[in-house]
Amino acid sequence: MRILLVEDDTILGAAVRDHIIADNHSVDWVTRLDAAGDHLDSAAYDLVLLDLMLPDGQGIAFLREQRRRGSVTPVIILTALDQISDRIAGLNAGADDYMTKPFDLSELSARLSAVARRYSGNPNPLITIGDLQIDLAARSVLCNGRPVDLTGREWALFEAFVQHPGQVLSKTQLEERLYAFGAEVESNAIEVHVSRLRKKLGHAVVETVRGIGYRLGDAR
Amino acid sequence: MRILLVEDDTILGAAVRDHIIADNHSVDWVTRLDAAGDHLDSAAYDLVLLDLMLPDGQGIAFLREQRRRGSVTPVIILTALDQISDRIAGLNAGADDYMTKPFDLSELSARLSAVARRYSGNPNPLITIGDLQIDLAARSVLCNGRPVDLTGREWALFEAFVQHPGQVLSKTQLEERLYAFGAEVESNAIEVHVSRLRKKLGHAVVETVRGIGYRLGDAR
DNA sequence: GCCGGTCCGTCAGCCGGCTGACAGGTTTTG
DNA sequence: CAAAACCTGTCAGCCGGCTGACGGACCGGC
Repeated sequence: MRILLVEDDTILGAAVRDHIIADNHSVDWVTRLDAAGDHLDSAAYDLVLLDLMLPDGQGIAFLREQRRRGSVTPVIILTALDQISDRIAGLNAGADDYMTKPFDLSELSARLSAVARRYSGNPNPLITIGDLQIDLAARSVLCNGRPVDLTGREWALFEAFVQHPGQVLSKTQLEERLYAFGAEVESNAIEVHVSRLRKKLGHAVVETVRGIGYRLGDAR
Repeated sequence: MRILLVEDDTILGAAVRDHIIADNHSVDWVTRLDAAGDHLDSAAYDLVLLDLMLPDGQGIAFLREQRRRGSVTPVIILTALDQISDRIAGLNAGADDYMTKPFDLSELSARLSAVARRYSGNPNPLITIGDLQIDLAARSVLCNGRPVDLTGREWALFEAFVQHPGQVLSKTQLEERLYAFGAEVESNAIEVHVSRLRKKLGHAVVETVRGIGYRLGDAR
């Protein structure tokens, strides 16, 4: 199992890292949230061990943002003994489990195994947005329970929005996503594809931000 | 003090209502969230006592929605003894305090007094949205800490958005808000006023929903 | 009473967005 | 292999939105 450890305390971090390796998992250890974000963007992890107090921000806010962006990687948060409200807040933000420092490393092993068992069968659950149920792995989408076929370009455009919920994506960014590097369309092809997505999935699937770009519609 | 009691248990509800009256407060008692919403829309309460399990929904979701809409009325949530996570969730959703059932009615009196004292000096605190700090009572707004003067019409338009955060308001709704009953402007006056608001408060203060209307910009 | 300033409704030109239709290329089917 | 179907880029007409400018009404100061 590939684990990302986000912990700024060097003594605890080294001990956890060594234990995880001794348990025959692979582990990357970072001490800041920005590095954690980079790692999660560029590699697939099976689990994240996430401290809550990091030098460059709050673990809970980071976790919430990851969940908001659609990440379903299991997360165990590491809390201090008396941070009960942090613990609840962490679970509410999308953590799958928590461990209270200081903890026995054998308990860590047990927890890692438990999370691996729980999630091994379902790494990419459905994403639900309004009337849409989206399966990014199967590249399928249901609208009000009915499957809707999207063409290759339509799917690529839709996937760009679903993977960046809340973000406004400019036409240029979308062009870079849909076309090969350097290819330049010289028309309003993006607008036309947005129109086609709307026709298939409902008008609210994509919101226009005039003069800036588009973003995924939300359920409000 | 005017109190809205939202409690579906008739025995507890009657006891609390009677006690509040004996304490020389006025109280309205409802048993469902939809009635609570109606009451909060049409009358000004100093406090809400809110149960969490109601027949037509979750008190916490209701509270969150009230806070999202800008309501700052103090709320005490009523939780069952073992619902610790509900308690934390309720506080996170914007509750000011909580009481655990069963509770002594004299403790209720003490809590009501405490909340009244805490809020009596500041019934309408600043609302912060992005770079804006808004005081609806003083009819003033700061943009990045600097006061911005709005004319009467501009303020009325802005207030409409601030009091309906998240909602799309159509031009017709905004016209009804700004002009006397039956008065009909025959131009794009609303658009022009939106443009003027943007000029004073920043372009993101109002989002356009093409063909439908406008809504308050949020900080994203 | 007059003048200057402010507010606000109106207008019009410009702009960005939307989408139907078309055509060329590709893929699928018979 | 040919025809049909599909995909996708392009185009253009239409539409809604934006905003600068203007002028009338109102208000405050002199």
